[in-house]
Amino acid sequence: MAVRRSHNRAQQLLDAAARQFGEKGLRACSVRELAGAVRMLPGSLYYHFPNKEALLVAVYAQGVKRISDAVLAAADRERDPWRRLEAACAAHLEALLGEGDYAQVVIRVRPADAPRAAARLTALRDSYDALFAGLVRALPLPARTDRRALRLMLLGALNWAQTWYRPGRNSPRRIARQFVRLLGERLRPAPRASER
Amino acid sequence: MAVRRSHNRAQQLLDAAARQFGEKGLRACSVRELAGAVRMLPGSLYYHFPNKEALLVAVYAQGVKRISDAVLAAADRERDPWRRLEAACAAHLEALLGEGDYAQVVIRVRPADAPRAAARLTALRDSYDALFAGLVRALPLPARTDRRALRLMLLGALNWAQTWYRPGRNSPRRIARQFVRLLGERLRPAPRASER
DNA sequence: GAGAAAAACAAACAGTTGTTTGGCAGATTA
DNA sequence: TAATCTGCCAAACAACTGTTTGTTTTTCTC
Repeated sequence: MAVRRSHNRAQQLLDAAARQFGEKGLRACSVRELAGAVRMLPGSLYYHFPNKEALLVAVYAQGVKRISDAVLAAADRERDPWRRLEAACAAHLEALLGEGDYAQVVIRVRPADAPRAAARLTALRDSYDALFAGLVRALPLPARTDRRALRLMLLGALNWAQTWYRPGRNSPRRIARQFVRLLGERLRPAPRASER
Repeated sequence: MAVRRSHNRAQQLLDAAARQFGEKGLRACSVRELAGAVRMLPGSLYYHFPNKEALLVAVYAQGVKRISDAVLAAADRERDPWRRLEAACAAHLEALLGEGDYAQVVIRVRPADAPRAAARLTALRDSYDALFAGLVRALPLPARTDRRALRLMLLGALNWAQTWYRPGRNSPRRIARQFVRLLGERLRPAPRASER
């Protein structure tokens, strides 16, 4: 539908920006590097985006969308709440620890790094958090359990993996499994025979 | 003992750098801002440190020392392994979520942000990690438990708190307690009467 | 109080930063 | 084919970056 006139390199620019922002952070990426990665001159970037922060916001928004879609799709392949959560975590980690994924930017770049866009970035993050809050809400837990703490703990542990993870050893899938198990060992009710 | 010539502004410089690096990260702090915070001209900084990265390394090293000392001291006030871990986590969080603490820099600044000093920073981080590894090693756990995963999960969850924590609501102490409990619910053996 | 050493200033360096401007080739439309 | 619009180039902008230099001020030692 959309009028795809000639060749528009905005998408390539977004991809390159996602990769670089995700790897090095906002401030470590110069406009020259961002544009140069798609063989464009720095000034040309401003035809597609009004400024550097706007480019970040675009990447960020796509990042939230992509990881949300992946997580939702993964969760919806399961029925048991605990397995839904585990599947979601695995999808989260896979997006986070892969290469050149938009989702990395959402975790890596802090809203405060882009002052003029901070509010929008925070809103985007929150919308993603809400998704996990839903998954946690569905867990059958002892009444006293603080679900907010559980969510913050799990998500924090996952996000921090960006810091120490090196590909090869443990797969994102396995890490997600381990983490959820560590949390759910007691809290999780004994699995029913029908689900084994 | 040490020859305290005049008033030592190197220390003030370190303090200011710790605060700024911790709040904004390495790249967001210019040498002018760092020096200006102690009413010094940018060039004067180079009398005390050969370059910006060396200043970071100095802050980083002090950060690791301070948080290590705090964590060790806290842990040594307890005897039960689980309570030692919880106390350590509380101390870790208090250093991390306070204001103007050197420890924040250690968590906030990634070694890769300072390429020429990356190796030294990583080594410093690792030495701190080893401390927690020791605490986890002392836990009485089911044989199959992956202690490395447990450590990475707990430490990641704690470190990520820097992202979402806002003072006032929950105290660092309470957060640490919640997180350790979430982990230990099943794994922790029933507390003996003598420790109640 | 003289001499030496320590600490800071003042001014510049070359390079990089994000951004703006005017123009130009090629595709699209009439 | 003429007119228009899209996408990008080329070149510059002022502001800022980390760092170096020579000189001056402050402090300590004798």
